[in-house]
Amino acid sequence: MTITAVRGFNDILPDEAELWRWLEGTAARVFSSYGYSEIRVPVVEKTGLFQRSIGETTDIVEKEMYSFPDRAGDSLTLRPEGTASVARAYIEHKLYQRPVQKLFYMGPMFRYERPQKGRYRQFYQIGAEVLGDLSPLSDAETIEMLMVFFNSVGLKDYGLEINSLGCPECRPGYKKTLLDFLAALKPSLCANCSGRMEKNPLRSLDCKNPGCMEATKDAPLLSGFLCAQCASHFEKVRQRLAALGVEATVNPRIVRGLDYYTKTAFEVVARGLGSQNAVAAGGRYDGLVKDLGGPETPCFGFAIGLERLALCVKDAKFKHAPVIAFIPLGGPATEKGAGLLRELRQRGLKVVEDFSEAGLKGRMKAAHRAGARYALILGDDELRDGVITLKDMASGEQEKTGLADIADKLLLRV
RNA sequence: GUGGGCGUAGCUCAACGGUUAGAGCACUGGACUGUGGCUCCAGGGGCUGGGGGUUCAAAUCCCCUCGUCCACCCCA
Repeated sequence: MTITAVRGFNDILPDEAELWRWLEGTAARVFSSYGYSEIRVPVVEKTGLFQRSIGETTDIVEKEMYSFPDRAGDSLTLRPEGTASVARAYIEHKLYQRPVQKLFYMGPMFRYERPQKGRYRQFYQIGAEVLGDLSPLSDAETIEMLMVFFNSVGLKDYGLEINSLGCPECRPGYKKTLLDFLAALKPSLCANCSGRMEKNPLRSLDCKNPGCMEATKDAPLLSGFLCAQCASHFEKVRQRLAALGVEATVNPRIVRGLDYYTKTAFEVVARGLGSQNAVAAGGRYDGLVKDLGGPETPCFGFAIGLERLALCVKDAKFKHAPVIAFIPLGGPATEKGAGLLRELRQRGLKVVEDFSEAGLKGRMKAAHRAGARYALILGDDELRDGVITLKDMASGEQEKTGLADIADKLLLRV
């Protein structure tokens, strides 16, 4: 039996990898324009980091982490998300002594879940975090940046939903009220919800079990319990988003699966993804850095699911770089053409030469099969006249150009 | 982790339990040695995901397993 890849771990083949690279490059460019810098953090962390940040009783920590003892006996974990590592690095390198940090990262994350379309055990995220800014304008700007990114990669058919999860001031009171409300209905809740009622009653609000949906229809919502500060923060985020032209729907039932979120929480849901339809999500996490041993630091961030985004934007705005087939005929042309070939490549053009001894017909055929958009023919006639023939493979039109001008000419076209 | 659908050539799919498992596309070569695509001809490719069972006979029926997809769950 031949060896295959591990379940839930996929190869990204060249065609798709090129799209991914473009998505990542576009994200880096857009985020940079908002003042973000890249941070690269390790793929493995001490298990305790995730237990403390994501929350001991979350599904991720309870049953989805790839944890293992290393040779010294320490428990390590393949990161299931990026925020914890960024926060850890922020504290470890005392980045809080610098001005507000706006950081982005991209890379693989690992969760032991049942694979499904848009959900894999190794999956890729592009994330951004603002550390040290408490302003609601920061929330709005970060969300707007995400929308700008989505627009620039041509994402269509998606919706932005936001909510406020409150803070340690107001959430406990709400939690108690909700708990009392749910306790009376416990028999009609699904096993899952009644089981985690004590630990995390909020989760019942976005349970899709029909019984739970019916039971929680008239449940009290957090929005009515927000403290003055949270309410005003949420209001300002919404106003700013509106001013920035970002359409957001308030969904009072959004609940995040990670414990560290406070105040603003949001999700971007795309159509055409089936049930794994969140293409990005994030929110504010004002308590995390302190919980991890750093100074009190208000933060906001989000993560984008790269495979899901790639599924949605397939063939949207991305164009493969055109391939130019360089076809020198005969020894002298091959030798004389080498310098030109290098120059074209140095100027960023994607140029290939096949090294067969075939005649022009065969070489043209090879160029076509290689998907070339242009063919550059350098034969005896061209050599004699000091020109080169440029052929557009799609239209069939061709022209002769001086050797010195060909690079500029091609660059204008691609 | 639970329930269900589907696994046949590189891809998309055919084949009533019954000859040697086929087609289109793709690939390789030729018709065609200064011009590719179209057309025509030829060719390579398959332990029918893997293992076991039922049967005179299994791609087809049954069981197990692996993979994938859908829903639950979870989430990016």
